[in-house]
Amino acid sequence: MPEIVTRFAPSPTGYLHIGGARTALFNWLFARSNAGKFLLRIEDTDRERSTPEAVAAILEGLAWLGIPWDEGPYFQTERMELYRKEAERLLAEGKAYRCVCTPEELEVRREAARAKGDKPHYDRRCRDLPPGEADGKPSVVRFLAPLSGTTAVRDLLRGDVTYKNEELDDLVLLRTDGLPTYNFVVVVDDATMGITHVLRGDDHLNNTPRQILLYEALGYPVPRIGHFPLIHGMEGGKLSKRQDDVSVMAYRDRGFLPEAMINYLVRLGWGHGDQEIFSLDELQEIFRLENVGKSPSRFDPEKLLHLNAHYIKTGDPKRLSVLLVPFLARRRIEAEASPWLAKVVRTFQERSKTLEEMAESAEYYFRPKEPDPKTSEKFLTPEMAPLFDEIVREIEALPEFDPEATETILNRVTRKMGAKLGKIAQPVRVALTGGTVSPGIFEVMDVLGRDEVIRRLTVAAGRIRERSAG
RNA sequence: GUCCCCAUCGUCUAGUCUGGCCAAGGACACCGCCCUUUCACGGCGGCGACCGGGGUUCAAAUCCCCGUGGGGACGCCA
Repeated sequence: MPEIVTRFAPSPTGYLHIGGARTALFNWLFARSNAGKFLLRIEDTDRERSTPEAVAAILEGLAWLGIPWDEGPYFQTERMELYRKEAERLLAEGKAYRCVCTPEELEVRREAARAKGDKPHYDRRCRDLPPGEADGKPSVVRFLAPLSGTTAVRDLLRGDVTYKNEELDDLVLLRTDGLPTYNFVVVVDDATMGITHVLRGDDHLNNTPRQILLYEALGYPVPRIGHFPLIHGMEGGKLSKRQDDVSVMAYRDRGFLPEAMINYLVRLGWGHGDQEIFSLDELQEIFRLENVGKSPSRFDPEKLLHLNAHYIKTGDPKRLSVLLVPFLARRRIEAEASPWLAKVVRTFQERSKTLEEMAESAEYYFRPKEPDPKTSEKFLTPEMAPLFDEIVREIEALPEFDPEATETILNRVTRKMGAKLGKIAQPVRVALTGGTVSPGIFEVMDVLGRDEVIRRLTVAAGRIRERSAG
């Protein structure tokens, strides 16, 4: 069986977005699950819009997601000679012709056709130009497409889709400046790079019959082709930059884990029974093209968030602590990964949905936080001062400062008051964290350490006295 | 407008190919209860869908047709 080769071929005109990332993922998974190869090609024939920054952003995005490519990246701008030769071959064989219509003229004719309710096609008027007529004039090279008959796309996901050739266009192969266009280079590249399976978004389905015609004209075998349903925004319709958050890297910057993004993406249009959680390793085993659906799906950030919470909850604290550092730095907290920071992480794994959120919640571990007046008034009441004193004394006397020991102390104090633990735990929480929400109070003490707990409790007791005196 | 694709809970989906196991299963979100030192986590329960109409069949979410709805493509962009 010949080896399977797939590819991801983004155009570097912006960041890696959700849709592109999923196309890359599916291509990679399909290759991997079939012991094939996955290659990366940068479609940068549009010199106006392609930027090196965008190339870097795409590579970075794939790297972050953990999708490696086996070959490339290839750049189309480095293969111009090949495209020019192929175009000339078609010209020489009479399968292409020169067209001297200007973009402005075409635009006018398109509008006229649209106004009449026709499909705005090129009218092929330069097909019959006398030989030599185009010499010396600015011209493009157009494909001489058949006017009759049909072309069938044998789509891997959708079955056969048949187009009337008269619906198709004489598409431009080479622009006036000699640079090739997408539909042409994609065919030349996929053919010459030995791509066996072209898997891309549904928005390309209508291009496919033209490309098949090109394969045939060029004498290349037509690869297997399949089109994935598109990913829509929450409002339906194409993902939009304004309405939806579509940049993959923006999610990293907001504290999302790549495994959450992968897991979310793979479930958009693909399913495996009732299973919801998938690792990259597992996906490489079980991914099947047959399980990819046909209908478009909506991008739902809520579910992504849920998945992220899951991976934070189950993630390795040591690794998470490394990832947390930049988020702390952004809040002007200089921390470095350490067993202690891993301990901090552990106290938040079940409560944070993102690393960003975790960094925010963790602030009081690094610098004491003042409770707001209302909270202070409610929980740091005068009768708490002596209680805090007592707790401090007991903590000081502790041979071993650990959660069990501090729990014993608080329970004892509570019992003496004849109250419930909450009665004293909340004020202690406010004294320690400046707020009423935190991980378990004994965990918090454990992270803070004996000295800091004593310090904060003493400060709080002092404040209470100051206030009731003044 | 023309061509093309698609159609199961609000959302992601299982089931559709190979009709009966489906008075349609799971997940997110939402609501309630339980657990509980707060917040979460977790557990239990609830709400909630086969777009409509014809046909085929003993039997249709599943097959066929027609509507309707949604989406995509119609560039010297990719």
